[in-house]
Amino acid sequence: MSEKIIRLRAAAPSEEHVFKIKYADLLNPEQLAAVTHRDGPILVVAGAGSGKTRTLIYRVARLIESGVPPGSILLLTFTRRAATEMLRRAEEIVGDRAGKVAGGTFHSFANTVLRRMGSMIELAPNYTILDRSDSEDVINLIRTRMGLGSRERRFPKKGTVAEAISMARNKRQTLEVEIEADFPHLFEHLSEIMELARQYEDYKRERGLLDYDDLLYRLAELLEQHERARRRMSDTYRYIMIDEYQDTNLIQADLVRLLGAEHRNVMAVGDDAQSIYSFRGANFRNIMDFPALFPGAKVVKLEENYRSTQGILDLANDVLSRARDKYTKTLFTKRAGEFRPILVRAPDEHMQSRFVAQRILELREEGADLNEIAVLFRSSFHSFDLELELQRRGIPFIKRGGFKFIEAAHIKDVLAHLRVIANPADAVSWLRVLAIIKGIGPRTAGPAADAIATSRDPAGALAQLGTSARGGSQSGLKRLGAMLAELRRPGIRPADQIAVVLEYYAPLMREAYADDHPRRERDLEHFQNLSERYRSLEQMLADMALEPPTDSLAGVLAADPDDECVTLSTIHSAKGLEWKAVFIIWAADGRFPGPQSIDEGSLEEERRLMYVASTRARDELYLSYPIYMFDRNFGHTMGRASRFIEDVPIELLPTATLAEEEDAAD
DNA sequence: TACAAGTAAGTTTTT
DNA sequence: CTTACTTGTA
Repeated sequence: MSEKIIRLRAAAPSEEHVFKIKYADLLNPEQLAAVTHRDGPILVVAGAGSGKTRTLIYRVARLIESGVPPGSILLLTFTRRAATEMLRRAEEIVGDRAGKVAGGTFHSFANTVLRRMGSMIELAPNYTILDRSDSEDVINLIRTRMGLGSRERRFPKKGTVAEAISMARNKRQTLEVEIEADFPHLFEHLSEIMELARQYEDYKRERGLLDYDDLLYRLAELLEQHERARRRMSDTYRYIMIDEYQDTNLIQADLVRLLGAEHRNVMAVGDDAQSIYSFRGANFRNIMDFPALFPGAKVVKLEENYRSTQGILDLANDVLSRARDKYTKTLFTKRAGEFRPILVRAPDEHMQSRFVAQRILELREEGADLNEIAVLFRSSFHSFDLELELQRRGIPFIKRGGFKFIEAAHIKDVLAHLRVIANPADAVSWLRVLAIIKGIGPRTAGPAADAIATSRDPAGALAQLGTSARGGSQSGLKRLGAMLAELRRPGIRPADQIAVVLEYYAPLMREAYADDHPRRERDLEHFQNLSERYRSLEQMLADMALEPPTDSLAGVLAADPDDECVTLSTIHSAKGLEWKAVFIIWAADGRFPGPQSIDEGSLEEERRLMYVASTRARDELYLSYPIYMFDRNFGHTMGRASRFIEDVPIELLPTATLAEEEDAAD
C-alpha cells in the first residue's frame, strides 16, 4: 500500500519586490506590459521614437533579473552596431551579465551557427562569404563561360542579373515570376538567366562559397532537416527578440518560426510605417502576419513619442496620412515647444550646401554638439557638394552609407589573398589574386584559378602553374607562391598576415593605380590598424563581409572618429538613430523620390522613407531643395519640392528662400 | 593572347 | 565616376 504523496509547489515569486529595477516607474503602461511579458509570443508595434529600444533593453534586464541565464537570450537586430549599443545600455542597468546575451544580425547569427554545425548539411566550416560584388564576379565569370553577351545580342549587366537572382530568393519566388514582375526588360533572356542561376548555385556549392542569401537559406535548411540541430538551438536560445521586424523577409520570418517552434518565447518589435527595405525582399506585411506565425501572440502598441517636438510630429503624421495603406497610428507627444520644421528653397545646389554649413555653425555657436547634428539624403551622391563645402569650412563630418571602405578595389585585392588562405577552394579570390600579376589576364586567370581551387594541393598547383606559364608571368607567380607560404605559417596573427600581403601588394598597386596610389596606401594602413583587433583570420574575414566598417572612404579620411563631428547619412543608414537637429537635403521631386520610383508600390516605400527621415529629429528639422537642378537628361530644370511634402499645409511647414547677404561694410 | 587606351552609356537604398 | 565594350599594339 503506497502512501499518497502531496507535492508542494514553490510560491510563485510574482511580486515586484524580487526586482531591483523599478520598472513601473521607468516605463509607461504599454512599455511595461511588453517588458514584463515573460513567456509566449508577443508583438510590439512601436511608432517612431516611442521608446522601442528602451523597451527591448528593459526586457533584457527583466529577463536576467528573473533568473533567465543571459546566454539563453538571443537579440536579433538590423546591424551589429544596434545590438552592441543595446547590450551596452543593458549592462548599465543590470551589470556585465548582459554582455553574455547573444546578439547580432540574422546574417551574422547564421554564420556563427553554420560554422559550428554546417557539417550536418555537407557544408565545410571554412566556407567563404561572398559579398555582393563577389557574387557579381562569379556571375560574370559564368556568363563569359556560357558565351552569353555576344555582339549580336546584348546580355544584361552582372549587377542586374545578381539583383534578380537575389530578389527571387529573398521573396521565395521562382526566377521566372520575379523577372516577370520586377525585371520585365530581362524577360527575353529568361532561359539563359535561369541556366546561369543554376550554374551559379553549383559553382558556389563546389567551391565552399556562400552569398548573403545562402547564409539564411542554409540555416533554414539545417533547422528544417535536422531535428537535433533545431532542438539544440531552441534549448540554447530560450528567449528570442527581433528588432526592426518590419524589415525582415520571408526567409527570416521562417527562421524565426523554426527557432521559436519549441518554446514560442519570441518577441518581435517593429513599425509597419518604417518598412524601407523592400528592395531587399522585406515585406511590411510580415509584421502584420506575426500573429499568424505564432497564434495567440499578445500585441502591444506604443504610440506616445518621446523624441520629437509636436511640430516635427505634425509634419511626419501629415506625410504618412497621405499613404495609400492607411496606418492607424498617429504619433503624439507631451513635449512642449513651438518649433516648426521649415522648408528652405535654395536657388541652386551650392546655395543649399552653404545654407546647411552656415546653420550647422550657428547651431554650434548656440551650444549644440556636432554629434547631435545630422544631414540626411536619399542617395549617397546627394551629399557630394555638401562634403566639399563642409571641408572648405573646416567642419568635421563622417559619412555613413554609400560606397564603403571595404568595397574599394585595393582593399578587396588584399582580402583576396587572405581568403585563399582561409579557403583554398575559393576560386573567386584566386581569380583576383592571379589577375593582379603582370602578364596574366582574364583568359589565363579563369581556368588557372579553377585548377588551383579544385586541386587537392593548391600550393603545388600554383607552383606548377609558375613553371608552365609563359613569359613574364613566371616570376610574378613565384613571388606569389613564396608570399602565400609565409601566410600559412602556423600561429601567425591576422595583422601580421596583412603586413606580409601589403609588402607583396604595395609595389603591384603602385603600378596598377599610378595616379592615386598615395590615397590608397592610406586606406591600406587604416585597414592594417583595423585588423589588430582580430585574433582569428576566419573571424576577421567574416566580419569584413557581414559587418564591414560603416564609414565610407571619404569619412575615414575627413575626420578622426574620436572628434566631434556632424553625421552625413543616407536615410537607410540612419534607421533607428536620432539627432537633436536634422537636415533633409534634396527633398526634391526627381531625387526623392528618385526617377526609378515611379510605380505606386515603390512610391509608397519612398513616402515611408520620408517619414523615417523626418522622425529622426528631436528638436529641429530643416528640409531643403535647390530650385535650379542640373539633370544629365534634361539639362537645367526648375526643381519642385518632393511630392511627399508639396501638399503639406503651410502652417505645418513654412517655407523660406535664400538670398545673398547685402554687402555691408566688411 | 594580353592589355592599354579610348568611347559610350548608366548611376538608389544594404546584409 | 564607374563599367562594358571596341580598337590598336606587342
